[in-house]
Amino acid sequence: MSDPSPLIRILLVDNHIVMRQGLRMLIESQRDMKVVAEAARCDEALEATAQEIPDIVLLDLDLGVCSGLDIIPQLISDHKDVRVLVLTGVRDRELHRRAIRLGAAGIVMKEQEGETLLKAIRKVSACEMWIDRSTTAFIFQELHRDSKSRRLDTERARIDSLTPREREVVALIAQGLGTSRIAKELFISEKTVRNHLASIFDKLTVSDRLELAIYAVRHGMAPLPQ
Amino acid sequence: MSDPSPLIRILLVDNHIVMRQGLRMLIESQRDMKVVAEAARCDEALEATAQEIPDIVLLDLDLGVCSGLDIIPQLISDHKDVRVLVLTGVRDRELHRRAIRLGAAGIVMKEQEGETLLKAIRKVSACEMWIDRSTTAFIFQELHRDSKSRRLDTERARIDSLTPREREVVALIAQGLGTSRIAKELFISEKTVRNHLASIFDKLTVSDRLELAIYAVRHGMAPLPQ
DNA sequence: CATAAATTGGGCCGGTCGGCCCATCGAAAT
DNA sequence: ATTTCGATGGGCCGACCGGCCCAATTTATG
Repeated sequence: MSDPSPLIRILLVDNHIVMRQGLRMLIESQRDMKVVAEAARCDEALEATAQEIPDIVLLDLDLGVCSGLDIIPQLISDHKDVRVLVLTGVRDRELHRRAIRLGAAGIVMKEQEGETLLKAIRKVSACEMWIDRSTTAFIFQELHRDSKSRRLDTERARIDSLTPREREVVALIAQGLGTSRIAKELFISEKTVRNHLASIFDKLTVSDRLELAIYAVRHGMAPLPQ
Repeated sequence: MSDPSPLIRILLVDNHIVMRQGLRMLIESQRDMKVVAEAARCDEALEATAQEIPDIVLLDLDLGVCSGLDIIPQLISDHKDVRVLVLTGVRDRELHRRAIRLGAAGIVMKEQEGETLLKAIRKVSACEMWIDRSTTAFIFQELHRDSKSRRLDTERARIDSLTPREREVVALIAQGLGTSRIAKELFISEKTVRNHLASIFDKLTVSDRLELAIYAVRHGMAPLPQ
């Protein structure tokens, strides 16, 4: 009377009926999965998710009217245990990256064979990710680029104009330390710390230490807090 | 007279001499790589990087005194083309995740065989990432979880104790606004803003607005500055 | 209805901050 | 040898900040 492994409950979201039928055939041929609902549009998808609370939402990104991307945040924030597996025909890596950043648990290309999709579903339902190796690399590169290469020249010049000592002060400010703590940390007087700060404010055109801390994080001069 | 594929220039950073010797042997046995410098400590690493501008910094995280983590941001921000490959004996995934977020291009465990390290070096020098599959999944999960489930109960309770109005103030502080700006934004007097702040300081056990801003970012109460 | 909590604001005070001068010292560049 | 620049600090001042009182009003909440 007990289920050794309860069914993986799946919601299909795709605006092509034929596609949904094909997916349903494929999935229901497996003994550990079940399609609990189908949706063609975004609103239907949200409604069906709220009603059925599936384990996995198999989401097509191109739903004609709206993009599946748009509902990912709502899906995962409204239903903490629902995991979104993106199924798409579009090869656009930028799109994939955005899906992942929004909270998708995996990406499968439609051109891949059914067996791959089934594997992905099992992986994702086991709380793992399913992402193609090359896509993975791409996504990580993006994450870094944001904080590195692409930077406005004027800001770059400002940052470069800081002296080594000033950089140290910035780092400590970005950790939330006050003047006296910084003074002790650097073995100098509080006055000198504040002189350095004044110079930094001037060079970076910020008006106080709070703005400075934010500037520092924004420009990668300090590690992101946690 | 021309190099079809110029050597991959590598800086070794590890506080164990024996380890460095072993690595040097391994690397110099390859015809496409060269060790251009060695460093045992953080300052040496920064200095050597500035002098040699290697293609790859092979960085041990546990350098005894300081952590290799700390210099990753500086390495990659000071030298845009230098890529950091982390070599570590520590299996701590949280550590790996932080290394990646700080800008490392890959992670290799010391227990893995030399051949793996060589592969990783070539990958990374070709501007790709080298990250173990399971670590990849873990990192992505972390990126998502940050804004969702896991949070320390005590901190959670503190944050929950904030009133809606107080949250608004926190959000504006996290954007670097000063008292007067916030007052205008919320259509209240400066005094009231400071009263709210006093209450917030008390509830979150921070001592000033700078600490508050950092706390807010760290706990996902405000969008990361960017 | 009574009570509590949230929001708003005032006053006061000591401490800190930021802006603006200045001086000294050493190292590096010219 | 002189100059420049970084790092170190001092003094001064007005403004702002944070801690500590208090109170009026509105809004739940029981």
